[in-house]
Amino acid sequence: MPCLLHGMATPSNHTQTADETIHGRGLRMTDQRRAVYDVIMGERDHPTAVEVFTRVRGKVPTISLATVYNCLDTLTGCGLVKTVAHEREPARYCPNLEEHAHFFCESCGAVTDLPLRSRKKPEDVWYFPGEFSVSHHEVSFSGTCPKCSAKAAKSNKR
Amino acid sequence: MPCLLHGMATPSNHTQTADETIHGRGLRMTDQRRAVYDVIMGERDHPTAVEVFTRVRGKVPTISLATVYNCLDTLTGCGLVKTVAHEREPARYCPNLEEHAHFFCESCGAVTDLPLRSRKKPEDVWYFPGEFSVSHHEVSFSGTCPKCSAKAAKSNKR
DNA sequence: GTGAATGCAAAACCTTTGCAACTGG
DNA sequence: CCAGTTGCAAAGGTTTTGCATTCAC
Repeated sequence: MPCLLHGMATPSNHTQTADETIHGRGLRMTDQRRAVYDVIMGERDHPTAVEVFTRVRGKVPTISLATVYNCLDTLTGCGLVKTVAHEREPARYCPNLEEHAHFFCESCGAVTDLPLRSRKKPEDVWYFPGEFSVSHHEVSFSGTCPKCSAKAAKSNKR
Repeated sequence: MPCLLHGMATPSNHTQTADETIHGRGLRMTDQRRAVYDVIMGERDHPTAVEVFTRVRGKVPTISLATVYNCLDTLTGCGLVKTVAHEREPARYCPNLEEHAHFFCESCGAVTDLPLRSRKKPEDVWYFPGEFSVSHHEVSFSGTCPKCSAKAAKSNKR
């Protein structure tokens, strides 16, 4: 079964399979690449390379960590997956190709996607002193997620 | 000459010297800490730890890289300096304590501070699905800076 | 068949740590 | 004086690289 793309890298490929995207770049679809892609599309919890490695080993026990890094590079290069950097932590990988920010819970470590509110643009919030041409932006928040906030409120009551 | 604080960590300390801030935490002001702080306050070009190390060696030739990391930790812990993380690059250090975002030029590597426009809030741009309590946020843009845009425009004309 | 991709090991890189020697208040 | 800080060297964790082998097309 081919892997369908969720989200959109570009308007034209929203029904393209990952196989087609890879082939479109003159690259090959290997078991390892498919397995890495499936893991990231599966839990969608922003795993690190090592976490992807651990999960992928279930399906492809011979895969090496170097190959996982290779596959992640290829998939991000093709626009199938996005890299998420936060502080000095290891890189995480995200299958959500829509415009979004990330929330990092300082208590449980969970990473949550925050979609863009309609008609809002990050560029409007900041003052650009000159002719900057913006190609990317990355926005991250940290604090306490709803689950951990609720937990804290409960234990404070007692 | 004591180092005056620029920007504000908290409203109350805007005329406090770095010495006073350090002493206020029960810590000592050493030659190394002062030199590291002066380097960061000097060029304000968001140097990495290794760049700070190289510059500081001019004043304190015996300083070690581990001590530079130590000093940077202490200074950020005291709120005198902020850490700037971008992708998988080494951490950079910033003496601007005002609320701001960063622009990373993909052509020349320069890092520019982008101040907040008045009456705008980053939290308004994103949709938070639940009761998130935000303690920090970090916003970074990348693309081409004015200097490099101008250079590119000039060479395109010919 | 052939160039691309894998797997392994080793290296590179940034950062932290352990500990004896030193020093600021 | 003496806890806090330094300097050195060694280790830690993440990511990359080189190269022989394997595999997708």
